[in-house]
This record gives sequence, C-alpha cells and structure tokens, in this order.
Amino acid sequence: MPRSTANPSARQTELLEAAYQYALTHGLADMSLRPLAEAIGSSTRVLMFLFGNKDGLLRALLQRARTEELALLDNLRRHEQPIGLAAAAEGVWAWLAADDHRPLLRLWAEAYARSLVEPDGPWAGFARSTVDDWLNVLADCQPRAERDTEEGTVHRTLTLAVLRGALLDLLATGDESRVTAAVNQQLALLRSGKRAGD
Amino acid sequence: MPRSTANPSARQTELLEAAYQYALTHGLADMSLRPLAEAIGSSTRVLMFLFGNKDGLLRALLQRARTEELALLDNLRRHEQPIGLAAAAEGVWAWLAADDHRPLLRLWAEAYARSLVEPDGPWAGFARSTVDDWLNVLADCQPRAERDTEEGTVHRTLTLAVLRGALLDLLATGDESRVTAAVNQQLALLRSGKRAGD
DNA sequence: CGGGTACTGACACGATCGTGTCAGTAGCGT
DNA sequence: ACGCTACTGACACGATCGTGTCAGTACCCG
Repeated sequence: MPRSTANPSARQTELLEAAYQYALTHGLADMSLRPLAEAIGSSTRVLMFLFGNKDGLLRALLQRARTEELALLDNLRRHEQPIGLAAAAEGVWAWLAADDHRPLLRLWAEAYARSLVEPDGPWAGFARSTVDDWLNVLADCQPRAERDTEEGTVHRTLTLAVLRGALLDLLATGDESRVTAAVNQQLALLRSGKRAGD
Repeated sequence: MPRSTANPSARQTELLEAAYQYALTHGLADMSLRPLAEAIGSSTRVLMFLFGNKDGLLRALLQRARTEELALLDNLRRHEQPIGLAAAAEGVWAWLAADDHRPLLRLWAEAYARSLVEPDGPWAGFARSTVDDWLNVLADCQPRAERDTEEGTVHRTLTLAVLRGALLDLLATGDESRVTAAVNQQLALLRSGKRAGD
C-alpha cells in the first residue's frame, strides 16, 4: 500500500526533497520516473512504493513547492497590526526578485500555466489555490477598515497583479533593475494615491 | 524535403490552422502526433512531410499563436498620434478579458512558462519575444517626450506588468468583474498620477 | 502521352513511458 | 529466534512515442 502524504516516512520526505531539487532544475513537464530515480539515487520501484504512482509524486512535489510559498506568506502575517498593502508588496517583491528563488518561481509558473490548460489530474486547482492564498495574505495586511470593503478587494487584486506581472517579466528578461523600478513606481503611486484619499 | 515555414503551401496552412484549433483546446504540453493527426483528419506521415518533425510543427503553432497577438498590437499602432499608456492599456485589457480569447491566452501562458523552464528547443525565446513585442508597442503609444526616457521605460514596464498579472488572475479565477475593476483602478491611478506631475 | 511535383497510406523500428510481479534484505519489538 | 514492517532490486509487459521506409495517387506543364 502506498504511503499517504498525511503519514510521510523519513525516507519519503528525504526522497521528496531530492526529487524537488531535481524538479527545480529540470522542470515538471517532461519529468519521467527513470531519469529522476537515477539522478536522486533511487529507483522507480521505490518511488512507486512511496508515492503510489507518478501522479502521487507530482502532487507531493506541487505541495512541496506550495509549502515554500506559504512560509513566506506567513512571515507577512506575523505583524501585530496590519502593515498595509504597499509595505507588504515591497517585502514580497524583495523575495520574488531574489536570485535564489528563480528556480522555484519558474517551477511555480510552469505549474500555474499547466493547471490552467489541464484542469484535471494532479495539477488541478493549483493556479486557483495560489491566487486565493496570496489574496488572503494581502487581505491580512490591509487595515481592518479597508479589508472587507469591495474597494479593498479590488485594491489587493491590483497589488497582486502588479507583483505577478512583474515576476513574469523578470523571469523572461532577467532585467531586475528595470522591473524593480517599475514595482517601486507602483508603490509610490499607491502611497500617493492613498494620501490623496482615493 | 520538408516545406519551410517561409514557403507554406495551401495544404500546410490549412492543416496548421486545424492543428492550431486542436492545440487551443488540448494544450501543447502533452500533444502527440497520432491523436492530433486523427483529430484533424490527417496522418502523422503528412504532418512529418509538411513540417519536417514535431518540433517544426510546434514552432509553426507557436508562430501562429504569436500572429494573433501581433494583430492586436498592430491595431494599437494605427493611431496618428500616440494615445498614451492608459488608453492603450484600456484597449488591450478589453481584448484580454474577452471570453473568446481565453483559449488563446491559456495557450500563451503555457508556452510562456514552458519557455522559461526549457530555454532550448522549439520554445526557445518565446517568453522573451512576447515581452519585447509588448514593450515595443506600448512604447509606440507613449508621447515622444516620454518614450525615450528611463522613466518612460519603467512606466510601460509597469503597465505591462499590471496587464499580465491581471490576466493570470483572470485565467485562474474567471472573476472578470473583480479583475477588471482592479485594472480600472490602475488606469485611474495612472491618470491621476500623471496629472499630479509624476 | 510522359514526367515531375505535391501529397498520402500502410507499416515497422527502436526508444521510452508508467506500472505490475516476484523476490528479496535490514532492522526492530517481543 | 521470530515475525512484522519498511524498503529495495531485477525484470517484464503493453502502450505510446517520434520517425524512417517503401510504396503509391492526383494533378499540372510540356
């Protein structure tokens, strides 16, 4: 019987971590079991035993990627009082623009796009989940008065869009200075817009 | 000898169009020749003859998708004098948010992400190309005074980011009213920011 | 009519895929 | 010592993949 993801053994998490590192550099789209198993010093037999089948492994990898994302998001929540969307966006962008996170974010983009095209299977709901995750955490960063208004929803949607769009640009061009300047310009716009009483 | 894309025969463009429609609904990631050929009433033999190999077909499909995008962009250029980034963004968003374009945009997202993960092969440069295409057309929409400044570059980068990010949200959630409201809010921000002498 | 160009069908080849089967081995609690 | 659980190796199966080979058919130009 395959181990469930709710009851991961030591060996399972160990191999998952190795497979995750492999996926970061090779992508998920044309990943296949035999090359993966060989690269991480295992075998297809073991992967099948631990994850049930390829879809199980894929789901575990996607969850693993999502864990890394959620860790960042939790840091944003750890403020005693809401820091505002602009400050939150600033912090998030610093994380998104870091060179070290480039492979993770490429993987994220791949999973996101794939879940749009193929709404069934192991990718199911990935894009939707991340959008919701981020919108929720941005909501937690908003002042209480703004958070529950329609205006507040639109406001964080816009903030998320800027971050995501800037990320796409950065991943394609690697032009960090230009894209970061654009994000900063938006932050200035948001802050002045707020001051003007939008 | 395979036909080049520079010298397409009638049959080639006909089958390419059929394959393109197939790709719009089935995605490119796990497309394979035999199911595709059967779906469009052809055979793998013919596809190989006309496009050389699978990569050739894939390249032709990506180019076909890009054609549709460039057609929109050319419409934006057809103004006698620059219409400004805000007006351009408004027009582009109307196009992006149209229900009919959803499959094309899903395909676009898939190709974009794939070209990030796998920089070689037929996907090579797709993401980079579209970023450049869009930035160039946005540049043409800017007033001449703004266009060549560093500030102008940052400004259109930001505009593109909002549109791309909003598109990602829309594709994942389908919540057109919320996302469109966010885009409109940004348009208002841009216009008021400009009025204030940014 | 004759020949070249454009296209198509039928089939086979080797590679690779996910997965199943059968047999182990190592360690640990009793 | 024993059995139970956790894990692993070797190998085979059928399916599907991209592609190559050999043969056509249809049609236009001379």
